[in-house]
Amino acid sequence: MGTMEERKEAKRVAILDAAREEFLSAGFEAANMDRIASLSNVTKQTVYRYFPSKTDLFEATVRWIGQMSGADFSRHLDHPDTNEALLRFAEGFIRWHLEDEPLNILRLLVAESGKSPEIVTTFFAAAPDETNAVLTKFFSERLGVEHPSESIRLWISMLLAYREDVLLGLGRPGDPEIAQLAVSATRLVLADHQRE
Amino acid sequence: MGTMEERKEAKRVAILDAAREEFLSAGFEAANMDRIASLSNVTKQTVYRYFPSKTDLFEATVRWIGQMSGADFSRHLDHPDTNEALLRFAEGFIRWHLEDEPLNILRLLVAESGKSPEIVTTFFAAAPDETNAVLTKFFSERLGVEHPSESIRLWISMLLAYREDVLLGLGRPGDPEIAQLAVSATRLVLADHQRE
DNA sequence: CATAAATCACACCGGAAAGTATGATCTTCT
DNA sequence: AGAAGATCATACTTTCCGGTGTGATTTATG
Repeated sequence: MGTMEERKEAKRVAILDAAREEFLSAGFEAANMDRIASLSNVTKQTVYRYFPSKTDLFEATVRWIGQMSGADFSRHLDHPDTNEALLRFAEGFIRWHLEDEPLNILRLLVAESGKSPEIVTTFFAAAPDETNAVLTKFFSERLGVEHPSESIRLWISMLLAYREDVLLGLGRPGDPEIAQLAVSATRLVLADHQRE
Repeated sequence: MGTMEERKEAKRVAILDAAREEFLSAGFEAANMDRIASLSNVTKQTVYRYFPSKTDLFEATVRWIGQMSGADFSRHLDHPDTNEALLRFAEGFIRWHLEDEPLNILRLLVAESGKSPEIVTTFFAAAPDETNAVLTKFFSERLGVEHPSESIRLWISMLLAYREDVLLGLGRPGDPEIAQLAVSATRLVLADHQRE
């Protein structure tokens, strides 16, 4: 059955998982402690033994989500052909950012950042962002860009062109649109760099 | 003092304005009907005489916000010099989208689109978007782009590069960053068009 | 087995806020 | 002036939900 400490940790994780589910789908206000309890197969009492208040649970959950939400499309950059590497990264990046999980996280952060700005920093402090470092390295070493941060920023912005539409439920791009966007955005950035 | 119909309309507007204030700053869930009533100098009873429920009031308010939220930086496109026209439009566009009002509207729409997707369409149905038409015209007539929608999409995406940071409270760009962004984004799009 | 801690099941408290009821007061139209 | 309707002031009802209390039951450990 496992030792006591293991069981306690498992219960803690169960609660955090249920809370993640609830908070992501309902937002902080509308999230329901009774539902979180029943989702995690635990009594409300027990929830409150682990987390003293809804706010505390929320804060811990955001940190938890931050730790879980790793995605590495960085591996695509290992491709020997530079252009192909960028293209594959671009497509992976676009697709991942249009999935439900990251969209719901963004929705939650946007909704709550107004009243409690610190949760955003809480989240990003827990979320390991090596993507930026990898990108910077690629742009400066394999492309020879001196100050790559601007190019990267513009590129990334273009790659997220469809995200707001999806976030607002106005429609999803299909595979062709995604591929096309990856190509166009990458072309613009590369052309700009090779210009002078 | 005005006729009856005028007074009723004025009261309706007062309520909608108060509701706009409240919903934009608190979100739907946390918005308080008593506060809306007192903000509009009207009794809760009267609020309910005009709008049968909180949900109804919310829906009407979103439509109302949609009608009010016009911004025309399109005039910048009248400048005789093509490049200058694009640059001025770009800066105006960036600045406007970083103001509180549009950011709060976006926050509200993002937060509620999850549970009630129809409010997004409600909003955009009421919001007159001539900007896109003007841009399309400019890109095809003065720049000679055949299928301008893709160029426009990429350009706009780049111009909104800082918006998410501001929306999440992670920091605002200063004047130099904004000017720089306008220049870079415009340069990339123009270069891509003149390429072939 | 015995003890102590954790958990359960379930009822309960208190506050906040949506929505309603009532009777008084004001405004408009005839 | 007087009737009709709108608005006010205020109190009330109801429901939901965060958080707590109690006593029974399980589980780890000496």
